[in-house]
Amino acid sequence: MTFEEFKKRVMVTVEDLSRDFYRENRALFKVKKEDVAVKNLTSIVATTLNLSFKKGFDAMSLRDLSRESGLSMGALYSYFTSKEDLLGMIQSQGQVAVEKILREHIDTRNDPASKLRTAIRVHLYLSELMKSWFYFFFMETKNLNQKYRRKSITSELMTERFITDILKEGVKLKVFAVDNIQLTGSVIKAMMQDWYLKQWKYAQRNISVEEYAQFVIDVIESFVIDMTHRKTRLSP
Amino acid sequence: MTFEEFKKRVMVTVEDLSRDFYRENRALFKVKKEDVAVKNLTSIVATTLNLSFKKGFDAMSLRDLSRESGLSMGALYSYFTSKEDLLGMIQSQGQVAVEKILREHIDTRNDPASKLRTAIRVHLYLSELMKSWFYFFFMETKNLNQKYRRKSITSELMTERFITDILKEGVKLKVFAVDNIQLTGSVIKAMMQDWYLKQWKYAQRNISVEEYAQFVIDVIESFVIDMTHRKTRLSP
DNA sequence: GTCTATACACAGATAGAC
DNA sequence: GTCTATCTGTGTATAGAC
Repeated sequence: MTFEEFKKRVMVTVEDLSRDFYRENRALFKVKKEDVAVKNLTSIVATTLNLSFKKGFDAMSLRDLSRESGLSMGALYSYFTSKEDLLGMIQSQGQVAVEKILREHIDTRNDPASKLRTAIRVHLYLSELMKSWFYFFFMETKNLNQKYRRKSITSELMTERFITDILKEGVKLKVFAVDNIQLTGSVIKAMMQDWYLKQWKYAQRNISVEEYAQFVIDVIESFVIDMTHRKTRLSP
Repeated sequence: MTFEEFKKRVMVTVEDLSRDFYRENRALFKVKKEDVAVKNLTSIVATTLNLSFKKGFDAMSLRDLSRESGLSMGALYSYFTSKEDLLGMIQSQGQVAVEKILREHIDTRNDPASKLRTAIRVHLYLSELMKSWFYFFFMETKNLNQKYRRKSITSELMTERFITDILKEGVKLKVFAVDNIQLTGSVIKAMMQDWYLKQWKYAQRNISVEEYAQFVIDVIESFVIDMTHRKTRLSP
């Protein structure tokens, strides 16, 4: 699957996510007209992601947000109850979407090697589509209150789990030879994360997400594919 | 080389670095008595690294810093001229030290494969010794003024360079088979970075830095070692 | 060299008119 | 639902006594 195909299939603009979030949390919002609420919420979230990327969430004042989102200070507070609440909302909104999309794209039909390739590819494609969200999750949700920090850690481990489950299956079927599944999962995660943490580097070098995905897959396959077994199966 | 050996050899406490920095930048400081200055500077830097790790540099107020470092607000300003200046000083102080130590540990005598192993190991050991500094560089120097941001990017690329130079040599000598040296360098960097960005994870899982280093080396060697060539050399 | 006290700006948050 | 005006706390930074 190419990135363009993936992009057409999933469609995750900030507006899409905001609409979903609004519908599932109507009770939380003072503003009751859906079209108004979604429009403003979209602007708030998009602007926050944007400013947080440029200077960090802490350094973004609500006056900055007011100016750039086009809403007054007073109006902002119709959509959240505190600045920290805004952060929590974005993290929640984003991670729900990410988890949903990842689950939808789990490869269930194929062999472990294909599954692993798909998993790496989908994770990377999604992180490309939702760059600003992923960056936000990583940079801003560390220093939060316990509840939100938990969520963030859970999410990190869940992603790792997607990968290690495939590795386990592959080892069982003897197509992978991996001693330390957990560490293997960790470094795969690390490589995938680099894609959005070092956006500037890859952009500057004109490396596409497809190219990067293929490269990560090559590195990992050279490490996990059970060559011994291959030879064994081919020789007799 | 084990981590313990490395640790004994390099000795980089905050005090060591602060003393070096003070001696090389005497002119910048109002406080002229070395022992007083170094003592206080050490406390300021250590506390800043500490609080930045816990809640972020932005979220750390100078009142926090004053309380925890044991110096009054007024006294703090004998050691820097603004909060941003403090950040810049720590970044500068740290990166000078890192670069110096890395250069001292470049392996010049051996073959590329050994050099690569040494490079990975030394980088990881150093990042373990200077965890809070490395974390600080990554998290806090993104949103700075151009001058400091430049420095930070230069440093990232320099580290990558250490690695890719070795890879290049290995390819030339036909001990490595690597198509894309730059990307290989990137993912090695990514794996090394994960060690200090996800400290909580590795600590929780009781993984030592030696174990982690060996693992990264294994992953990379399985990818870069030229098996074809090995066979060719062994067969005739 | 270090302290306490204070200046001043700006942050987050809210009240109340429209 | 949204705006402007305003409250109150806290932030960085400095002045001046010791």
